[in-house]
Amino acid sequence: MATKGQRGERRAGALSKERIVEAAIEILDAEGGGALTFRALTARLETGSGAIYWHVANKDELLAAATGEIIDRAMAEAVGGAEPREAIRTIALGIFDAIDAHPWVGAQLPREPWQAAMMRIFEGIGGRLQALGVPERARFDCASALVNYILGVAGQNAANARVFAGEVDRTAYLTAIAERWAQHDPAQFPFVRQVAAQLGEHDDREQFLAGIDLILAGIAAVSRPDDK
Amino acid sequence: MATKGQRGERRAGALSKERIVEAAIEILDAEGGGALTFRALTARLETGSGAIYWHVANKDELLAAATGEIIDRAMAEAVGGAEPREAIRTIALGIFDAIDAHPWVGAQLPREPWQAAMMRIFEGIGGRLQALGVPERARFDCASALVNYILGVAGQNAANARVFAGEVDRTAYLTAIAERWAQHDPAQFPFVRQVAAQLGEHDDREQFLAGIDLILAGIAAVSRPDDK
DNA sequence: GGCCGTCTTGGAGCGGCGTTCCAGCCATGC
DNA sequence: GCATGGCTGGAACGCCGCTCCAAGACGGCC
Repeated sequence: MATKGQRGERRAGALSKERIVEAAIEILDAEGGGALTFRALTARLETGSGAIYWHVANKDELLAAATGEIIDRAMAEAVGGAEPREAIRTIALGIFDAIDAHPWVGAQLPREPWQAAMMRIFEGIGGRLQALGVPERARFDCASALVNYILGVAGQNAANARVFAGEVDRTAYLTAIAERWAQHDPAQFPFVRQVAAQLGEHDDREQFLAGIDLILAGIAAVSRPDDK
Repeated sequence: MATKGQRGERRAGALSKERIVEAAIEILDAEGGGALTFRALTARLETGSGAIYWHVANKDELLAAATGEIIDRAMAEAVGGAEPREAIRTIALGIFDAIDAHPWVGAQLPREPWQAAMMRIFEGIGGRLQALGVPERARFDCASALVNYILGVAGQNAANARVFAGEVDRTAYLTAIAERWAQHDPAQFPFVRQVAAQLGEHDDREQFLAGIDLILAGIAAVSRPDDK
Protein backbone atom coordinates (compact mmCIF):
# COMPACT_ATOMS: atom_id res chain seq x y z
CA MET A 1 0.00 0.00 0.00
CA ALA A 2 3.00 2.22 0.47
CA THR A 3 3.53 2.46 -3.26
CA LYS A 4 -0.02 3.43 -4.12
CA GLY A 5 -0.75 0.18 -5.90
CA GLN A 6 0.86 -1.62 -8.80
CA ARG A 7 0.83 1.29 -11.19
CA GLY A 8 2.57 3.86 -9.04
CA GLU A 9 5.25 5.84 -10.82
CA ARG A 10 8.49 3.95 -10.60
CA ARG A 11 10.55 6.92 -11.53
CA ALA A 12 10.08 10.69 -11.18
CA GLY A 13 10.04 11.74 -14.82
CA ALA A 14 8.41 8.50 -15.88
CA LEU A 15 7.16 8.11 -19.41
CA SER A 16 3.49 7.38 -19.97
CA LYS A 17 1.09 7.26 -22.87
CA GLU A 18 -0.42 10.53 -21.65
CA ARG A 19 2.94 12.33 -21.68
CA ILE A 20 3.74 10.97 -25.12
CA VAL A 21 0.38 12.02 -26.56
CA GLU A 22 0.79 15.45 -24.99
CA ALA A 23 4.22 15.88 -26.56
CA ALA A 24 2.87 14.68 -29.91
CA ILE A 25 0.09 17.28 -29.79
CA GLU A 26 2.63 19.99 -29.01
CA ILE A 27 4.77 19.02 -31.99
CA LEU A 28 1.76 18.78 -34.31
CA ASP A 29 0.44 22.16 -33.19
CA ALA A 30 3.79 23.88 -33.44
CA GLU A 31 5.14 22.42 -36.66
CA GLY A 32 2.26 20.86 -38.55
CA GLY A 33 1.16 17.37 -39.47
CA GLY A 34 4.30 16.40 -41.34
CA ALA A 35 6.63 17.19 -38.46
CA LEU A 36 5.56 14.42 -36.11
CA THR A 37 8.26 11.77 -36.26
CA PHE A 38 9.47 9.37 -33.64
CA ARG A 39 12.85 11.05 -33.84
CA ALA A 40 11.29 14.43 -33.02
CA LEU A 41 9.41 12.77 -30.18
CA THR A 42 12.53 11.14 -28.73
CA ALA A 43 14.31 14.50 -28.86
CA ARG A 44 11.48 16.34 -27.10
CA LEU A 45 11.02 13.63 -24.47
CA GLU A 46 14.77 13.00 -24.15
CA THR A 47 14.45 9.27 -24.56
CA GLY A 48 14.80 6.56 -27.20
CA SER A 49 12.31 5.19 -29.68
CA GLY A 50 12.16 1.86 -27.87
CA ALA A 51 10.80 3.56 -24.75
CA ILE A 52 8.04 5.20 -26.78
CA TYR A 53 7.11 1.95 -28.46
CA TRP A 54 6.71 0.38 -25.03
CA HIS A 55 3.74 2.71 -24.41
CA VAL A 56 2.39 3.15 -27.94
CA ALA A 57 1.92 0.42 -30.55
CA ASN A 58 2.75 2.53 -33.61
CA LYS A 59 2.31 5.92 -35.21
CA ASP A 60 -1.28 5.31 -36.21
CA GLU A 61 -2.27 4.61 -32.62
CA LEU A 62 -0.44 7.71 -31.49
CA LEU A 63 -2.22 9.89 -34.05
CA ALA A 64 -5.56 8.34 -33.16
CA ALA A 65 -4.93 9.05 -29.48
CA ALA A 66 -3.91 12.64 -30.17
CA THR A 67 -6.95 13.17 -32.39
CA GLY A 68 -9.21 11.62 -29.79
CA GLU A 69 -7.79 13.90 -27.12
CA ILE A 70 -8.56 17.06 -29.13
CA ILE A 71 -12.05 15.91 -30.08
CA ASP A 72 -12.84 14.84 -26.54
CA ARG A 73 -11.89 18.28 -25.25
CA ALA A 74 -14.02 19.95 -27.92
CA MET A 75 -17.02 17.73 -27.21
CA ALA A 76 -16.68 18.28 -23.48
CA GLU A 77 -16.88 22.02 -23.98
CA ALA A 78 -19.85 21.69 -26.29
CA VAL A 79 -22.16 20.08 -23.73
CA GLY A 80 -25.11 22.03 -22.45
CA GLY A 81 -28.79 21.40 -22.21
CA ALA A 82 -29.68 23.82 -24.95
CA GLU A 83 -32.46 23.34 -27.41
CA PRO A 84 -31.46 20.45 -29.69
CA ARG A 85 -31.09 22.46 -32.89
CA GLU A 86 -28.83 24.90 -31.10
CA ALA A 87 -26.96 22.04 -29.44
CA ILE A 88 -26.13 20.52 -32.83
CA ARG A 89 -24.85 23.86 -34.06
CA THR A 90 -22.76 24.21 -30.91
CA ILE A 91 -21.23 20.77 -31.31
CA ALA A 92 -20.48 21.39 -34.98
CA LEU A 93 -18.91 24.76 -34.27
CA GLY A 94 -16.91 23.24 -31.43
CA ILE A 95 -15.41 20.72 -33.80
CA PHE A 96 -14.83 23.37 -36.44
CA ASP A 97 -12.99 25.57 -33.97
CA ALA A 98 -10.97 22.65 -32.66
CA ILE A 99 -9.85 21.81 -36.18
CA ASP A 100 -9.16 25.45 -36.87
CA ALA A 101 -6.85 25.48 -33.87
CA HIS A 102 -5.32 22.07 -34.64
CA PRO A 103 -5.52 21.64 -38.42
CA TRP A 104 -3.81 18.25 -38.38
CA VAL A 105 -6.94 16.86 -36.70
CA GLY A 106 -8.85 17.61 -39.88
CA ALA A 107 -6.56 15.30 -41.80
CA GLN A 108 -6.66 12.55 -39.16
CA LEU A 109 -10.36 12.48 -38.40
CA PRO A 110 -11.43 10.93 -41.71
CA ARG A 111 -8.67 8.36 -41.42
CA GLU A 112 -10.02 6.69 -38.31
CA PRO A 113 -13.61 5.66 -38.94
CA TRP A 114 -15.38 3.68 -36.22
CA GLN A 115 -12.95 5.02 -33.65
CA ALA A 116 -13.72 6.65 -30.32
CA ALA A 117 -13.47 10.22 -31.63
CA MET A 118 -15.94 9.61 -34.43
CA MET A 119 -18.29 7.80 -32.07
CA ARG A 120 -18.37 10.76 -29.74
CA ILE A 121 -19.35 13.12 -32.53
CA PHE A 122 -21.88 10.70 -33.91
CA GLU A 123 -23.45 10.19 -30.51
CA GLY A 124 -23.54 13.90 -29.73
CA ILE A 125 -25.32 14.75 -32.95
CA GLY A 126 -27.53 11.67 -33.18
CA GLY A 127 -28.83 12.13 -29.66
CA ARG A 128 -29.98 15.66 -30.43
CA LEU A 129 -31.71 14.50 -33.60
CA GLN A 130 -33.81 12.25 -31.43
CA ALA A 131 -34.64 15.24 -29.25
CA LEU A 132 -35.44 17.20 -32.39
CA GLY A 133 -38.18 14.75 -33.20
CA VAL A 134 -36.59 13.15 -36.23
CA PRO A 135 -38.30 9.80 -36.79
CA GLU A 136 -36.15 6.81 -35.94
CA ARG A 137 -35.88 5.50 -39.48
CA ALA A 138 -34.39 8.76 -40.74
CA ARG A 139 -32.06 9.42 -37.81
CA PHE A 140 -29.17 7.33 -39.08
CA ASP A 141 -29.21 9.03 -42.47
CA CYS A 142 -29.51 12.50 -40.94
CA ALA A 143 -26.69 11.97 -38.46
CA SER A 144 -24.57 10.50 -41.21
CA ALA A 145 -25.21 13.52 -43.44
CA LEU A 146 -24.24 15.99 -40.71
CA VAL A 147 -21.14 14.06 -39.67
CA ASN A 148 -19.96 13.56 -43.24
CA TYR A 149 -20.41 17.24 -43.96
CA ILE A 150 -18.37 18.11 -40.89
CA LEU A 151 -15.67 15.65 -41.95
CA GLY A 152 -15.59 17.15 -45.43
CA VAL A 153 -15.07 20.65 -44.10
CA ALA A 154 -12.50 19.29 -41.68
CA GLY A 155 -10.49 17.82 -44.52
CA GLN A 156 -10.65 20.99 -46.55
CA ASN A 157 -9.56 23.13 -43.65
CA ALA A 158 -6.65 20.84 -42.97
CA ALA A 159 -5.61 21.05 -46.61
CA ASN A 160 -5.92 24.81 -46.61
CA ALA A 161 -3.89 25.10 -43.46
CA ARG A 162 -1.17 23.04 -45.14
CA VAL A 163 -1.14 25.44 -48.06
CA PHE A 164 -1.34 28.54 -45.90
CA ALA A 165 1.46 27.32 -43.64
CA GLY A 166 4.09 29.24 -45.58
CA GLU A 167 1.87 32.20 -46.37
CA VAL A 168 1.73 35.16 -44.06
CA ASP A 169 -1.24 36.78 -45.69
CA ARG A 170 -4.24 34.57 -46.16
CA THR A 171 -6.19 37.23 -48.03
CA ALA A 172 -3.40 37.71 -50.55
CA TYR A 173 -3.32 34.00 -51.16
CA LEU A 174 -7.07 33.79 -51.62
CA THR A 175 -6.92 36.68 -54.05
CA ALA A 176 -4.29 34.84 -56.05
CA ILE A 177 -6.49 31.74 -56.07
CA ALA A 178 -9.46 33.78 -57.15
CA GLU A 179 -7.47 35.27 -60.00
CA ARG A 180 -6.35 31.87 -61.17
CA TRP A 181 -9.93 30.66 -61.10
CA ALA A 182 -11.16 33.78 -62.83
CA GLN A 183 -8.65 33.27 -65.62
CA HIS A 184 -10.18 29.97 -66.62
CA ASP A 185 -12.27 29.95 -69.72
CA PRO A 186 -15.47 31.68 -68.60
CA ALA A 187 -17.49 29.63 -71.04
CA GLN A 188 -16.30 26.41 -69.42
CA PHE A 189 -16.28 27.55 -65.81
CA PRO A 190 -18.91 30.27 -65.40
CA PHE A 191 -19.87 29.36 -61.85
CA VAL A 192 -16.32 29.04 -60.59
CA ARG A 193 -15.56 32.42 -62.07
CA GLN A 194 -18.56 33.99 -60.42
CA VAL A 195 -17.65 32.52 -57.06
CA ALA A 196 -14.02 33.58 -57.35
CA ALA A 197 -15.12 37.16 -56.79
CA GLN A 198 -16.64 36.19 -53.44
CA LEU A 199 -13.61 34.21 -52.26
CA GLY A 200 -11.86 37.17 -50.72
CA GLU A 201 -14.67 38.39 -48.54
CA HIS A 202 -16.04 35.07 -47.41
CA ASP A 203 -15.74 33.68 -43.90
CA ASP A 204 -15.04 29.96 -43.58
CA ARG A 205 -16.71 29.71 -40.20
CA GLU A 206 -19.90 31.42 -41.34
CA GLN A 207 -20.03 29.31 -44.45
CA PHE A 208 -19.57 26.17 -42.38
CA LEU A 209 -22.48 27.17 -40.18
CA ALA A 210 -24.57 28.01 -43.23
CA GLY A 211 -24.01 24.44 -44.41
CA ILE A 212 -25.08 23.02 -41.06
CA ASP A 213 -28.22 25.15 -41.17
CA LEU A 214 -28.90 23.99 -44.71
CA ILE A 215 -28.80 20.35 -43.65
CA LEU A 216 -30.87 21.09 -40.55
CA ALA A 217 -33.44 22.80 -42.76
CA GLY A 218 -33.49 19.71 -44.96
CA ILE A 219 -33.93 17.50 -41.91
CA ALA A 220 -36.81 19.66 -40.73
CA ALA A 221 -38.43 19.47 -44.15
CA VAL A 222 -38.09 15.72 -44.37
CA SER A 223 -39.23 14.95 -40.84
CA ARG A 224 -42.31 17.14 -40.87
CA PRO A 225 -45.27 14.93 -39.95
CA ASP A 226 -47.24 16.02 -43.01
CA ASP A 227 -44.44 14.81 -45.20
CA LYS A 228 -45.15 11.74 -47.34
CA MET B 1 6.77 18.40 -91.24
CA ALA B 2 8.03 14.89 -91.56
CA THR B 3 8.41 14.55 -87.79
CA LYS B 4 4.98 15.86 -86.87
CA GLY B 5 6.29 18.89 -85.07
CA GLN B 6 8.62 19.38 -82.12
CA ARG B 7 6.89 17.07 -79.72
CA GLY B 8 6.69 13.95 -81.86
CA GLU B 9 7.59 10.75 -80.05
CA ARG B 10 11.30 10.29 -80.23
CA ARG B 11 11.17 6.64 -79.35
CA ALA B 12 8.69 3.85 -79.85
CA GLY B 13 8.02 2.88 -76.24
CA ALA B 14 8.60 6.41 -75.10
CA LEU B 15 7.76 7.43 -71.56
CA SER B 16 5.20 10.20 -71.11
CA LYS B 17 3.27 11.75 -68.29
CA GLU B 18 0.15 9.98 -69.58
CA ARG B 19 1.79 6.56 -69.47
CA ILE B 20 3.15 7.23 -65.98
CA VAL B 21 -0.21 8.36 -64.66
CA GLU B 22 -1.86 5.34 -66.23
CA ALA B 23 0.63 3.00 -64.57
CA ALA B 24 0.15 4.79 -61.26
CA ILE B 25 -3.62 4.34 -61.47
CA GLU B 26 -3.15 0.63 -62.20
CA ILE B 27 -0.93 0.20 -59.16
CA LEU B 28 -3.27 2.21 -56.93
CA ASP B 29 -6.31 0.23 -58.10
CA ALA B 30 -4.60 -3.12 -57.78
CA GLU B 31 -2.74 -2.71 -54.52
CA GLY B 32 -4.20 0.27 -52.69
CA GLY B 33 -3.08 3.74 -51.78
CA GLY B 34 -0.03 2.71 -49.80
CA ALA B 35 1.47 0.65 -52.62
CA LEU B 36 2.28 3.50 -54.98
CA THR B 37 6.03 4.06 -54.72
CA PHE B 38 8.48 5.25 -57.29
CA ARG B 39 10.25 1.93 -57.01
CA ALA B 40 7.03 0.09 -57.88
CA LEU B 41 6.55 2.49 -60.78
CA THR B 42 10.06 1.95 -62.11
CA ALA B 43 9.53 -1.80 -61.95
CA ARG B 44 6.23 -1.66 -63.82
CA LEU B 45 7.52 0.78 -66.44
CA GLU B 46 10.92 -0.92 -66.65
CA THR B 47 12.84 2.30 -66.23
CA GLY B 48 14.63 4.29 -63.54
CA SER B 49 13.39 6.89 -61.13
CA GLY B 50 15.27 9.64 -62.95
CA ALA B 51 13.26 9.03 -66.10
CA ILE B 52 10.01 9.33 -64.17
CA TYR B 53 11.11 12.55 -62.49
CA TRP B 54 11.82 13.97 -65.92
CA HIS B 55 8.08 13.86 -66.64
CA VAL B 56 6.61 14.35 -63.16
CA ALA B 57 7.75 16.87 -60.55
CA ASN B 58 7.10 14.75 -57.47
CA LYS B 59 4.71 12.27 -55.89
CA ASP B 60 2.12 14.90 -55.02
CA GLU B 61 1.85 16.00 -58.62
CA LEU B 62 1.54 12.40 -59.72
CA LEU B 63 -1.26 11.72 -57.25
CA ALA B 64 -3.03 14.92 -58.23
CA ALA B 65 -2.83 13.96 -61.89
CA ALA B 66 -4.14 10.45 -61.19
CA THR B 67 -6.97 11.84 -59.06
CA GLY B 68 -7.81 14.40 -61.73
CA GLU B 69 -7.93 11.69 -64.36
CA ILE B 70 -10.46 9.62 -62.41
CA ILE B 71 -12.63 12.61 -61.55
CA ASP B 72 -12.55 13.90 -65.12
CA ARG B 73 -13.76 10.56 -66.39
CA ALA B 74 -16.54 10.47 -63.81
CA MET B 75 -17.64 14.03 -64.58
CA ALA B 76 -17.58 13.36 -68.31
CA GLU B 77 -19.96 10.43 -67.83
CA ALA B 78 -22.23 12.46 -65.62
CA VAL B 79 -23.11 15.09 -68.21
CA GLY B 80 -26.61 15.25 -69.57
CA GLY B 81 -29.22 17.92 -69.90
CA ALA B 82 -31.43 16.49 -67.22
CA GLU B 83 -33.47 18.52 -64.82
CA PRO B 84 -31.03 20.31 -62.48
CA ARG B 85 -31.97 18.47 -59.30
CA GLU B 86 -31.53 15.18 -61.05
CA ALA B 87 -28.30 16.38 -62.63
CA ILE B 88 -26.82 17.15 -59.21
CA ARG B 89 -27.78 13.71 -57.98
CA THR B 90 -26.21 12.17 -61.08
CA ILE B 91 -22.96 14.07 -60.60
CA ALA B 92 -22.83 13.16 -56.92
CA LEU B 93 -23.51 9.50 -57.63
CA GLY B 94 -20.92 9.53 -60.39
CA ILE B 95 -18.29 10.72 -57.95
CA PHE B 96 -19.46 8.24 -55.33
CA ASP B 97 -19.19 5.37 -57.77
CA ALA B 98 -15.80 6.54 -59.00
CA ILE B 99 -14.49 6.58 -55.44
CA ASP B 100 -16.11 3.24 -54.77
CA ALA B 101 -14.16 1.83 -57.72
CA HIS B 102 -10.94 3.71 -56.86
CA PRO B 103 -10.96 4.20 -53.09
CA TRP B 104 -7.59 5.95 -53.03
CA VAL B 105 -9.26 8.89 -54.79
CA GLY B 106 -11.32 9.45 -51.67
CA ALA B 107 -8.17 9.99 -49.66
CA GLN B 108 -6.56 12.24 -52.27
CA LEU B 109 -9.50 14.46 -53.15
CA PRO B 110 -9.53 16.39 -49.88
CA ARG B 111 -5.79 16.84 -50.04
CA GLU B 112 -5.80 18.94 -53.19
CA PRO B 113 -8.10 21.91 -52.65
CA TRP B 114 -8.36 24.50 -55.40
CA GLN B 115 -7.07 21.98 -57.92
CA ALA B 116 -8.57 21.08 -61.29
CA ALA B 117 -10.48 18.06 -60.00
CA MET B 118 -12.20 20.04 -57.26
CA MET B 119 -12.99 22.85 -59.68
CA ARG B 120 -14.73 20.47 -62.04
CA ILE B 121 -16.97 19.16 -59.29
CA PHE B 122 -17.66 22.64 -57.96
CA GLU B 123 -18.54 23.93 -61.39
CA GLY B 124 -20.74 20.97 -62.20
CA ILE B 125 -22.77 21.36 -59.03
CA GLY B 126 -22.77 25.15 -58.83
CA GLY B 127 -23.99 25.52 -62.38
CA ARG B 128 -27.02 23.33 -61.68
CA LEU B 129 -27.83 25.32 -58.55
CA GLN B 130 -28.16 28.35 -60.75
CA ALA B 131 -30.51 26.42 -63.00
CA LEU B 132 -32.41 25.31 -59.90
CA GLY B 133 -33.21 28.91 -59.13
CA VAL B 134 -31.06 29.29 -56.04
CA PRO B 135 -30.48 33.03 -55.48
CA GLU B 136 -26.98 34.17 -56.27
CA ARG B 137 -26.06 35.10 -52.71
CA ALA B 138 -26.81 31.60 -51.44
CA ARG B 139 -25.26 29.68 -54.33
CA PHE B 140 -21.71 29.67 -52.96
CA ASP B 141 -22.84 28.35 -49.58
CA CYS B 142 -25.08 25.71 -51.14
CA ALA B 143 -22.41 24.46 -53.54
CA SER B 144 -19.90 24.42 -50.71
CA ALA B 145 -22.26 22.38 -48.54
CA LEU B 146 -22.85 19.79 -51.25
CA VAL B 147 -19.17 19.52 -52.18
CA ASN B 148 -18.02 19.26 -48.58
CA TYR B 149 -20.58 16.55 -47.91
CA ILE B 150 -19.35 14.64 -50.93
CA LEU B 151 -15.76 15.04 -49.77
CA GLY B 152 -16.67 13.82 -46.32
CA VAL B 153 -18.26 10.67 -47.66
CA ALA B 154 -15.31 10.23 -49.99
CA GLY B 155 -12.90 10.27 -47.08
CA GLN B 156 -14.96 7.81 -45.09
CA ASN B 157 -15.27 5.41 -47.98
CA ALA B 158 -11.53 5.56 -48.55
CA ALA B 159 -10.92 4.83 -44.89
CA ASN B 160 -13.39 1.96 -44.93
CA ALA B 161 -11.81 0.50 -48.03
CA ARG B 162 -8.47 0.58 -46.25
CA VAL B 163 -9.94 -1.35 -43.35
CA PHE B 164 -11.83 -3.77 -45.57
CA ALA B 165 -8.79 -4.44 -47.74
CA GLY B 166 -7.85 -7.54 -45.77
CA GLU B 167 -11.40 -8.63 -45.09
CA VAL B 168 -13.20 -10.91 -47.48
CA ASP B 169 -16.60 -10.47 -45.93
CA ARG B 170 -17.76 -6.92 -45.49
CA THR B 171 -20.94 -7.95 -43.69
CA ALA B 172 -19.02 -9.94 -41.12
CA TYR B 173 -16.78 -6.98 -40.45
CA LEU B 174 -19.73 -4.62 -40.08
CA THR B 175 -21.35 -7.05 -37.69
CA ALA B 176 -18.18 -7.08 -35.61
CA ILE B 177 -18.16 -3.28 -35.61
CA ALA B 178 -21.79 -3.18 -34.61
CA GLU B 179 -21.11 -5.55 -31.75
CA ARG B 180 -18.24 -3.45 -30.50
CA TRP B 181 -20.42 -0.36 -30.64
CA ALA B 182 -23.29 -2.14 -28.98
CA GLN B 183 -21.03 -3.19 -26.13
CA HIS B 184 -20.38 0.37 -25.12
CA ASP B 185 -22.14 1.69 -22.06
CA PRO B 186 -25.71 2.16 -23.30
CA ALA B 187 -26.19 5.05 -20.89
CA GLN B 188 -23.31 6.91 -22.45
CA PHE B 189 -23.89 5.95 -26.09
CA PRO B 190 -27.59 5.29 -26.57
CA PHE B 191 -27.74 6.57 -30.12
CA VAL B 192 -24.65 4.74 -31.29
CA ARG B 193 -26.07 1.57 -29.82
CA GLN B 194 -29.36 2.03 -31.58
CA VAL B 195 -27.65 2.67 -34.89
CA ALA B 196 -25.35 -0.33 -34.51
CA ALA B 197 -28.33 -2.57 -35.14
CA GLN B 198 -28.92 -0.92 -38.52
CA LEU B 199 -25.28 -1.13 -39.61
CA GLY B 200 -25.56 -4.57 -41.11
CA GLU B 201 -28.49 -3.90 -43.38
CA HIS B 202 -27.58 -0.42 -44.51
CA ASP B 203 -26.43 0.51 -47.99
CA ASP B 204 -23.69 3.11 -48.26
CA ARG B 205 -24.79 4.26 -51.68
CA GLU B 206 -28.42 4.75 -50.65
CA GLN B 207 -27.38 6.57 -47.52
CA PHE B 208 -25.10 8.82 -49.55
CA LEU B 209 -27.98 9.70 -51.84
CA ALA B 210 -30.25 10.29 -48.86
CA GLY B 211 -27.74 12.85 -47.63
CA ILE B 212 -27.68 14.60 -50.99
CA ASP B 213 -31.47 14.72 -50.98
CA LEU B 214 -31.43 16.09 -47.45
CA ILE B 215 -29.18 18.96 -48.49
CA LEU B 216 -31.22 19.55 -51.64
CA ALA B 217 -34.35 19.70 -49.50
CA GLY B 218 -32.64 22.25 -47.30
CA ILE B 219 -31.62 24.28 -50.34
CA ALA B 220 -35.18 24.19 -51.61
CA ALA B 221 -36.47 25.34 -48.24
CA VAL B 222 -33.97 28.18 -47.97
CA SER B 223 -34.35 29.43 -51.53
CA ARG B 224 -38.13 29.51 -51.60
CA PRO B 225 -39.21 32.99 -52.66
CA ASP B 226 -41.45 33.41 -49.61
CA ASP B 227 -38.44 32.90 -47.38
CA LYS B 228 -37.28 35.97 -45.52
C1' DG C 1 27.51 9.62 -93.73
C1' DG C 2 29.55 11.67 -89.83
C1' DC C 3 29.26 14.87 -86.25
C1' DC C 4 27.01 17.70 -82.73
C1' DG C 5 23.80 19.41 -79.32
C1' DT C 6 19.60 18.43 -77.04
C1' DC C 7 16.33 15.56 -75.09
C1' DT C 8 15.64 11.51 -72.46
C1' DT C 9 16.96 7.52 -69.81
C1' DG C 10 18.50 4.18 -66.03
C1' DG C 11 20.49 3.58 -61.82
C1' DA C 12 23.56 4.68 -57.84
C1' DG C 13 23.35 7.09 -53.76
C1' DC C 14 21.64 10.31 -49.90
C1' DG C 15 19.18 11.49 -45.92
C1' DG C 16 15.18 10.45 -43.32
C1' DC C 17 11.40 7.67 -42.01
C1' DG C 18 8.79 3.85 -38.98
C1' DT C 19 9.85 0.00 -36.67
C1' DT C 20 12.52 -3.88 -34.30
C1' DC C 21 15.68 -5.63 -31.24
C1' DC C 22 18.31 -5.99 -27.25
C1' DA C 23 21.60 -5.01 -23.46
C1' DG C 24 21.17 -2.96 -19.28
C1' DC C 25 18.99 0.01 -15.53
C1' DC C 26 16.41 0.31 -11.25
C1' DA C 27 12.37 0.02 -7.93
C1' DT C 28 10.53 -3.63 -5.71
C1' DG C 29 9.42 -8.29 -3.22
C1' DC C 30 11.63 -11.87 -0.95
C1' DG D 1 21.29 -8.13 -0.76
C1' DC D 2 19.82 -10.09 -4.48
C1' DA D 3 16.91 -11.79 -8.21
C1' DT D 4 12.98 -10.16 -11.03
C1' DG D 5 10.67 -7.95 -14.50
C1' DG D 6 8.78 -3.54 -15.99
C1' DC D 7 10.91 0.03 -18.41
C1' DT D 8 14.57 2.60 -20.95
C1' DG D 9 17.86 4.31 -24.60
C1' DG D 10 19.96 3.68 -28.77
C1' DA D 11 21.86 0.93 -32.66
C1' DA D 12 20.42 -1.13 -36.75
C1' DC D 13 17.24 -2.57 -40.69
C1' DG D 14 14.62 -2.02 -44.76
C1' DC D 15 12.07 1.13 -47.37
C1' DC D 16 10.86 5.60 -48.82
C1' DG D 17 11.07 10.16 -51.92
C1' DC D 18 14.21 12.47 -54.30
C1' DT D 19 18.81 14.15 -56.54
C1' DC D 20 22.45 13.67 -59.49
C1' DC D 21 24.94 12.24 -63.37
C1' DA D 22 27.08 9.42 -67.07
C1' DA D 23 25.55 7.77 -71.09
C1' DG D 24 22.19 6.53 -74.73
C1' DA D 25 19.08 7.99 -78.50
C1' DC D 26 17.76 11.04 -81.88
C1' DG D 27 17.06 15.18 -85.25
C1' DG D 28 19.45 18.73 -87.69
C1' DC D 29 23.48 20.28 -90.18
C1' DC D 30 27.43 20.03 -93.16
